[in-house]
Amino acid sequence: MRQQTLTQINSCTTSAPHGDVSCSECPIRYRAVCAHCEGDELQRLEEIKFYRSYEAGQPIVWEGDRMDFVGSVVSGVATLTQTLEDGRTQMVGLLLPSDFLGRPGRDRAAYNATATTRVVLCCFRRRPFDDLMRKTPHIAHRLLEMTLDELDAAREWMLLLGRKTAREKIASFIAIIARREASLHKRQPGGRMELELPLTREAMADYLGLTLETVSRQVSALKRDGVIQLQGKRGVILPDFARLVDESGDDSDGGCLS
Amino acid sequence: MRQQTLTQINSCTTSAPHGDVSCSECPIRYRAVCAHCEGDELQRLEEIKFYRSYEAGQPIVWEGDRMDFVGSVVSGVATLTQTLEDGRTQMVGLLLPSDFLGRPGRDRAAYNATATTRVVLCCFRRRPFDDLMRKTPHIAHRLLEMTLDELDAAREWMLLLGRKTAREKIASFIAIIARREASLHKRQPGGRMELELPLTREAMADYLGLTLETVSRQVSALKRDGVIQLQGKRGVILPDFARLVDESGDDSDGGCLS
DNA sequence: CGGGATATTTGACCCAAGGCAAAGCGGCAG
DNA sequence: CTGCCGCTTTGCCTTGGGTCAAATATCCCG
Repeated sequence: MRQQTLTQINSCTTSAPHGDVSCSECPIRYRAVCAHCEGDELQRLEEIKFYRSYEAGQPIVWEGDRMDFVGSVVSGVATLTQTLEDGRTQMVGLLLPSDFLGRPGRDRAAYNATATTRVVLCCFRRRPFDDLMRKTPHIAHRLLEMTLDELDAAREWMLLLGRKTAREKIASFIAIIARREASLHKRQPGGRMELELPLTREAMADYLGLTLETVSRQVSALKRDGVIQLQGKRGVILPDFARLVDESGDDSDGGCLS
Repeated sequence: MRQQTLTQINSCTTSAPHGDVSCSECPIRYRAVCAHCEGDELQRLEEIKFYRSYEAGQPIVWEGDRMDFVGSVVSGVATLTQTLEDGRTQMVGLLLPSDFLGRPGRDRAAYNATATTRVVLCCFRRRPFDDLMRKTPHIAHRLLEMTLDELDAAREWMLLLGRKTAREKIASFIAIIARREASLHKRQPGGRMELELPLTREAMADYLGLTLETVSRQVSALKRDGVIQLQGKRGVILPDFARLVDESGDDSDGGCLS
């Protein structure tokens, strides 16, 4: 590897332009912000892209930090959190592969972003990306779609935070993860399923507006009642997905990811 | 008024194209989805716009209804709410003048929208608007900006719902209303202020994820402690805005509206 | 395989917010 | 002026979830 292709910055690994993976091979090619781009447009993006990776548990940016790039999660899971000055923490975003990090036109991070598993980001320097976006309606259009979807998800999340019981919150969270698992394998959720929780109990608590003790108690309660089975700390088996959805408080299916 | 210029539909009043107000006179001209449009673009929007108005308390659309238009709030206040099938209700959007209602490309309402005061909407039929948006980057761009702002607001709201105490929620809500009042008059919030709450206690409860009794109790507590004074049911006097912000749990200023 | 750090579970107790019920308080129609 | 209706306040009691503390699991690494 040449001298400049790899640099340690802020305990993350950065690869140079034209590094690693061609866009045409990219696992998030048709779901990320680049989804609608073809030919020339894609070429332009490819020219300015670079990869960064972060180890599990590492911060990506802190609220208020200057942020000179935006990017897409290629693999892994990252979280966005906000805190009150006395330390109370609320997760406000869960970034999965293809999700977008950073806001075009804003040069400071509004939230803490943390890698909860090993994360690979496909990054673009902010200025070139902003310019490109202004000239490329396909990018702006895809970003609008994605932002509207995120807003819908945020509103579903607000209903959970404001009105669901602890048990319903846990059931809803597991159902969300199960739906994603299914959509990743291009299947409908249902029947028996197995999955891995991508978050610690504490992170789940921050997601759900609970304490980690309450999360643990309600997970145990769902296990005791036969709604879920556990395999180690993170593994969950659902004997019957529909049973879990019944516990989530949502009507029918709780809004599919379309 | 000619025969077709006024129709009663679903207990709302609809005016024909070219009705009422010219865009150049419009109070939300530079804040709404049309903000970046000039000349030709504005002309196109003007050609397809029409106004609808709703009385206080009236529904605008119900979740799941077909929605053949999108539009901007010209005056008044509307809310978006979601409900669990047992009736628990959470507000997920508070639409103020210049805010946008409806999602381009989606023909069914995802939420209940209700007018909480008399509301005037500047509407566009969905299809022509979608077409126009595809051809007019200025509209798509403005809508992206607005959606990103809404997402930020939703995330602030999630922090409130998940982690703030009832007292902090009430203080935060009043602070939000106070900041808006100030920004409407192009002033900085601070010192002594007077304002009107645009919501009933029940709607405040739905906004904050509380019961109406708890809202009432905490409003009374803030009054007892001298943080606020009341004038009738809706009127509030803040002897010192900073004192209210102290009670809201936010650090410094809780994110200004930029 | 053993040791130690970290994550998780569980128990005992408490309190903030919810539920229920009964008064107040306006505002408006007659 | 009066009576009614809808909104709001307040009291009393209950309870879901938080807090504090201790006991397990689990995992990683040598």
